[in-house]
Order: sequence, then structure tokens, then C-alpha cells
Amino acid sequence: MNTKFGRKFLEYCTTSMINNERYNARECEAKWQKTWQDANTFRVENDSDKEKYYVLEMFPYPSGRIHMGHVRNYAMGDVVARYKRAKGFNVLHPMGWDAFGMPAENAAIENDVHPAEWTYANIDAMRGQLKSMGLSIDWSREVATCHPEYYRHQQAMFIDFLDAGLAYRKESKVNWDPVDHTVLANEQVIDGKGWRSGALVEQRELVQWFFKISDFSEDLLETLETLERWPDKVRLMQRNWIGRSQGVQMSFALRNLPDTIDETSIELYTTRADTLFGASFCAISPDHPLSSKLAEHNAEIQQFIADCHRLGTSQEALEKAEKRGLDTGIKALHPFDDSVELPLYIANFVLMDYGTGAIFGCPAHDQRDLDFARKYKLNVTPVVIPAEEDPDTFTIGTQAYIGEGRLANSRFLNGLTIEDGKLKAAEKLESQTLDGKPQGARKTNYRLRDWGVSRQRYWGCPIPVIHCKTCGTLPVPKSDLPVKLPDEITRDKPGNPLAHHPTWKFVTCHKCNGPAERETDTFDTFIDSSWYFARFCSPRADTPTELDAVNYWLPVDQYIGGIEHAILHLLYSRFFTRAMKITGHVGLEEPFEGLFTQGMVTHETYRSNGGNWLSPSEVQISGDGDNRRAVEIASGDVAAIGNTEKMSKSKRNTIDPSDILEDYGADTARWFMLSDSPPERDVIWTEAGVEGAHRFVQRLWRLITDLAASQQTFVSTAEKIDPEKILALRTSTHKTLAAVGNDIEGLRFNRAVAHIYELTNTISAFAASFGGKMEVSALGAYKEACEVLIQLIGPMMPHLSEECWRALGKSTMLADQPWPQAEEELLVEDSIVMAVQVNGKRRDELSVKKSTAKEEVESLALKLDNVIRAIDGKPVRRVIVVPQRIVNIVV
RNA sequence: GCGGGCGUGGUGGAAUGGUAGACACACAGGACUUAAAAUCCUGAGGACGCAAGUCCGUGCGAGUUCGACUCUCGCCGCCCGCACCA
Repeated sequence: MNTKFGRKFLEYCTTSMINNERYNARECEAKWQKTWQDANTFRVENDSDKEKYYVLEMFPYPSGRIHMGHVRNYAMGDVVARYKRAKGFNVLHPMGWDAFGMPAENAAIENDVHPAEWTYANIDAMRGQLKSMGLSIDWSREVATCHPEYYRHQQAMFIDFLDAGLAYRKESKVNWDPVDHTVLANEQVIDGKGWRSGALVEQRELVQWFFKISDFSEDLLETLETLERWPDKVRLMQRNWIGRSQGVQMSFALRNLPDTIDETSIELYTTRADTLFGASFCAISPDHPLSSKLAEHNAEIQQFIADCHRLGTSQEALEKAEKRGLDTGIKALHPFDDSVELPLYIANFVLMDYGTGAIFGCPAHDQRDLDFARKYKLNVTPVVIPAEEDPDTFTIGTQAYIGEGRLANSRFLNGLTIEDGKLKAAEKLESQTLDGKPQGARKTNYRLRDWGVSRQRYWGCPIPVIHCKTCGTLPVPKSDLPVKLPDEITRDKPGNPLAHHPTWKFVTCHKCNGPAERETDTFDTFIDSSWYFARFCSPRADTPTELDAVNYWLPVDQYIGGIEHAILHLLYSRFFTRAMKITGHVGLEEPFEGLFTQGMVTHETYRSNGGNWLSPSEVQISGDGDNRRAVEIASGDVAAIGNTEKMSKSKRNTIDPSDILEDYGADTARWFMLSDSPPERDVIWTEAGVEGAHRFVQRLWRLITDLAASQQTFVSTAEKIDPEKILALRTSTHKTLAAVGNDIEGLRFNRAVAHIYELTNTISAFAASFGGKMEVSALGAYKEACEVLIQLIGPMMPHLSEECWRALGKSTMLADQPWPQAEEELLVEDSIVMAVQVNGKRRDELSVKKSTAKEEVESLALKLDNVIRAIDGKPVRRVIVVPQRIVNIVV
């Protein structure tokens, strides 16, 4: 060990200042950031012999300032990136900007500034803030989605998608956000309100571009199983969102139709073919084609449909609406008994865009159908009888029975289980014919619908197509890309400035040279973020991707972001990657191998006497526990302490990261974000917590400078030291090293932090026990422990650790240092402490050699005083010895 | 309504079925200081006890086990997702 004791270190210690100076985070952080930048430390190349590792945090929207959520997200990603780098991987850790979107347009309207100008200024500001966090990012790969050099490739890929039949245009009823004047995807409608504006969403008919994500429903669903390094929660959410159901699509013959109707049958979909004998009505959606046809000659139906639509302007109202229906007078014939005629209703609760827009109602076993049947006094015949009930007496009250049971009142299905009944009914329907076709077929349906991507906005990627009166809708030739947004826009009219632009949309058709118009819609910004991870692999390439680069880097090994993207962004990206594979832009289908969703950053909320929200800086907190009080500083009045909630501007409970970076430095902020709370859970931001983190920064610095001080006072011929004491320190050092590595690999940052605290405590106690006079072998262990400690905190507090590394006499950069290796023989301890229980209660403990035989452990345990007392003379029935763990004596 | 998750000191939290409360924050007492800050030391789940120690204790109630924060079942509470998807 003495040989490890470098001359350089000795020299350093005698020449450097050894004092109690406080660590100056501001100076040191700036210094190291510059050092890394000048040395291109985090620049990464695509050709390397090293194994690759791609760490990605969800890129930010350039709002202008980073928030605490970013600090947490990027601190976590940076730990992984720096750690993997030290482990010898070629690490890709890029950053970019999700730069298109509505806030830029809103700012443009409010502040009379161009969206581009606003966005690029924000990017500059935020880049500066992120850089001050000391992230190990390869900034040379930065991209901004609003830049033509980014979106021109997106346009090229769209044209490829179009050619491959992955995109199409159709008129459809869309979710219209009346505040933002734009269309929203189903996923963007939350509780009937726009995800961004919060306005009640209306239904409108518009011609829109769609991506055929629904063609991939099965694949997207099935492949979820293989995403083992994704949180179960996210996989489940996607599974539910895709919503597969297996059932039967079948036709019912119609009778008693008005003369104006040609149809003789109607298609409907069910997952409960076993309950067909319990059917008491059929119903179609107000939007069903048959409803429209019937309405043409029937004022009552017209009125009813209009009523449904009026209600339907808000999905929220629709959900709460009472079930209503209108009997058309038409009869649907039961497929297993055409003497049974079921009334056909138009009903407000039947959805047009699921299944066929038509159902049969079995009130006994479906709550919606039951509600409807009770209202319109229709039959309720139970056909599934629970095991403990008698088929002759079982009746349905106000609750439909949806549990298990045996079929009854169902002729050839009687006695079967639900599953067998479904099968037999389906087979029967398949064997029957109606109008020369099989009357039914098994069919799988999905809740997932195609992705509508047209937006009526200016600040987005222009959809690269033109509309020619002669030639129709044509993609813009790739050689003409990018279709750039016009710089000059006016905002004198509401809606999309592209549509109102005096010249931009007027073009000559490249096919017929006639007059044509550009598409004035732009893409949903979720497209921008559906492939940025691929662009980072070769961000300046002339094509959207370079196959060599994407095949080397993808998939992303560790993706980190908020749970709020569990469905939208992650599902779109999975689809987009498949579409890119089909069109030859990538060689794989799943972009994210490992996914981690971090929790939110929360803070207490405060309200003034008058009920206004107060920011944390406006209140003074005192007391503790039940005596905790908040006082509004300005008025001196008592303020109410509210719930701890996600930081938000509206509740004014935000903490600006730049204040924290300024006051305490990046390392303190990073450390605090990583300690205490498990990363997937919410973390509560507290002033005390930050101060605690900062104290640790100072304490580490002191520890390292103290080491240098010990160096000067060490005694070479000291009194004998207990070698056990040195071994104990070395054991702690190497055990901590192993544990922290495991914790970082598993993203358990809070536990890594706890282990680091423990080692720090151990080192401090060790050093203190020598009273400033340390013998040389002890100093070696001390120094080793400190070096390991500094390397362990390297990924978390990169600036402090560089500075400490330097103070330890190293001339290398810690960022270039390989991760230390734990010495195996120190990890296995020779003697262990086993707990001894009597009847499952701990009574004593026993220190034995690891190799001690079971029998010996048993006899030693039985001799312990506390154990004898606990046994209290009772006969010992059994002794359980779990090697290296525990002894349990049963009396 | 359906699906999922969580419930451990004053607080954040730790614990492959094997010594519950590691580590941190807050708190209290002490040392240093003219004083404060900073720092260092000590204490602490609850009850009883001078102490050794004993009993109780991981939302509640059962169960499996030599042994349960951990597994099973039933409740209660909180959080999240989906929601007329037939």
C-alpha cells in the first residue's frame, strides 16, 4: 500500500495551501466547466472501439428558463452518463430543443415579437443555464426542431411515409380547441378539455392528415412485453390505451324499414356473443350512416341527432349525460331465432368510432344497457347465472351482473361457461349465412385510432404538400425541401397566419405548372419529438439519418423523463421508429431500450390572509411540527400553509433553479435532487434540504483538505496501530464502492447517496481517532478511502470532485479517470454478526467466523446469557440456523 | 365504474421472507466562542424503568411461516391512469 503513496502527492501537500478555506462553488464550477469545454471532454465520436451507451433525457421545450424538474431530470441523466463514461463506454449524451409549439405564438401575440426570435433567445438563455449545471453533454450535437435544417428532414420523411402508405388525408370529425384555434389528437383531450388551453373541446369536420398508427396496434401492444427495462406502469398505460378487445362482428337482418332505406342488415360488434340470448334491443350511434339516412325523411330523428350533437360539443357533458334513445321502428332479427324481433334504437351512448357504431343490448349483463332498458321498459333476461344462484329465481335489479357463471335461457349454449359460450356462439355465427355471407366473424378491435397530425398553427413544421386543382394533392419534390415558414407574418386575423399570408401559399404546380396552393397546416409538434433521438446520432447529416450512425447508437440505452409522456410521446415515438424502419431510415423498431420516469419536484404552498398565493420567498417559516407557522413578510400577517404540490406558476410555489445555482452552486442542487427521495417518486424541495446538501459539499472539501493537513503531521515511526482498524476502513471503502456502482446501475441514486454519507462518516471517524497524528499505513488507507470517495461523488457533484481530485495531488482530470475497481477479497468479510432469536424475537447476537459450522453456531447460540434467560428453562423444540444470517430457537 | 400503485419515527426515507427505522433533514443537550454563525460531540419510535432491561410498534383485521414492512385474503385511506370502447 505504501507504494501507492505517490511522490507527487507528498510534494503537493507540502506546497499547497492547507487551510480551512470554504469551497467556492461559483469560482470552481465556472473554472471546471471551461476546462471541460476547452478540452472537448464530452465530445463523442461515432467510430469507437468502445461499447456504446446512449443516455438521453427528454429534451426541453425552450420556455426561457429551466425549472426544478429539468434540474432533477438532467442531474439523473448526467450521473448515468458520467458513470458509464468512467466505466469505459463510448457515451452519447446529447441535448436539443423541442422548439416548435404554441407558447412561442402566444408570446408573439402578447409581446409583439417574432416566434423565431423569441424561441432562439430562449434557447440561448436555457443553454447557458444548462451549461451552468455542469452536464456532460456533447453540445456539438445540439439540434432545435424549429430549425429548417431539422425540419426539412422531417418533411422528407413525411413524403416517404406518404409513399409507403403510412400517411393519408381524410375528412373527419376532429377535436377542436376553440381557444387555441386548433385540432387536438384524442390523446391531447383530457377530461373533454384541451391539454394545453384547458378549453372545452368541440367537434368539427375538417380534412386532416393522419398517420396510420392503428395499423401497428397489435405490434405496438405485443412488443410492450419485450420492453423489460420499462416501468410496468408505463407499459400498462400503453396497453390500456391501445385497448385490444376480442369479439365477434356480425350482421343482424333488418325488417320494417322505411322505403327510403336500401340496407337489409346491420353490422355490429360484441365481445359478449355468449349473451346473445339476453339481447333485448339493438342501437346505433347518432353518427351512424343509417342514422343520417333515416334523418333525411324524419324530422323527429333529425331533431334527436341534433340534440345529441349539441350535448356532444363537450365530451365531459357527454360522459355525464343520461342515456337516451329513439326507437326507429325498425326491427333487427335475432341471428339465432328470426322470430325474435329486437327494436332498433338510435342511442346517444353508442360511439361511432369504435367497432361498427352499432351494438346489441344485453341489459342483464351490461350496466349501460341495463340503464337504457330500465328507462325504456325493455326486457331484462339474465343468461349468465352465478354459481350460487338458481337459474329459475335469479333476477337483475339495478346492477347488471358481469361476473362469472353458467349460461342459461340460451338454448344451445345452456350450461356452458362464458368462455365456451363465446366460442360456440361465434362458431355458429360463422357457419350461418345472411345475404350469402357468413353472418359473423371473430374480430379483434382496438381503442387506438389513427394519429391526426394537422394543426392550424404557424409555429410548426409545414406539411410539405400542395393542392392543385388539376393534379390533386401532391407532395413537394424532395429537391424543393425544406418548405420553410415565411418570416413575415401578420396577426390581424384569428387563426392560422399561414392561411392568411398574402403570398406564401400560392405556388405553381410542379406537375402541370398550373396554379396550386400549399397546405397551410403544420405538423403536430409531437412529430418533432418522435425522431430527435435518431437525429442526435448524426445531427449534421444531409439525410434524416445515417444508417451507420443510428445502427451504432440506437436504441437509447437509458431514456429519462416525466411520467406525463407515458402515452403520447412514447407511443408516437414507437410508431415513428417503425415507420422510419419501413422507409429505410433506421434499422430497428423500438427506440428506447431502458426507460425511467422520474417523479415531480414539489413544494409547500402558501396563501395570504386574503387568499392569494404567496411564493416561498414571501413568507417566513418558524416553529416545528404542529407549531409550524408561516408569516407573510410584507404584511406581518399569518399565512396559511397549504398542501405540498407540483411546482407551478399558478400556485406560486416555484423555486428558480438559477437562484439556487447562484447561491449554492450546481453541485449542491444536483446532490439535493439525487438524495433522499427515490427518483421515481416526487421530491419535496425544502430550504433545509438544500442547506443540508450544501453543508455536505463543504464537509467533503474539509475532509480532503484535512487529509492534506494530516500529510504534514504524519509520524513515520508511530506507536503500533491496530491493523484491524485499517482493514475496517479499507473494507468500508471497497464495500461502498461496490454498493454505489450497483445503485447507480439501478438508478437508485438516493441509496447511492446514503452509502456515500456512510463512507464519509467512517472516514471522518477514522481520521479523528488519530488526533491529527497519523501513522503512515493508516494514512495510506485514509488516502485511498478519500480517493475512492471523490470518484464516487464524481458523477453527482462533478465540479467539487474535480477540485478535490486536484487537491489530492492529481494532475489528471477526474472526468477522464476510469471508475475504480473494488477489491474482491475486501468485499467478503471473514467474521459476521448473526442475530439470535428465540421464538422469532431477537434476544442477542453472535459474532462468528463465516465458515463456522451450523452445529457450532447452534451450540454457541444456546450458551448466550440473554438466550438462556429467554428460553427460561423451557424445552427447545427446534433450532433453525440460516447460515450467515440468523439463528432462531423455537421453544 | 375499470385498471394500477402506495400506506414505516416529528419529516424524506432504508430494509434478496431473517437484528425494522440505515442515511439524511428537523429537534434537544453539550463543546469551542466575549457573542453569534460555522464546526464538532451526544441523544432520541412509543410506554415503563435510575439502570440492566421488559412490553408494544411498519394503515386495520385475518392467514401462510421457525420467522412477515416484505407473501395470500378481506377491509380503510390516499395517489395516478382510463373511462358509455359494447
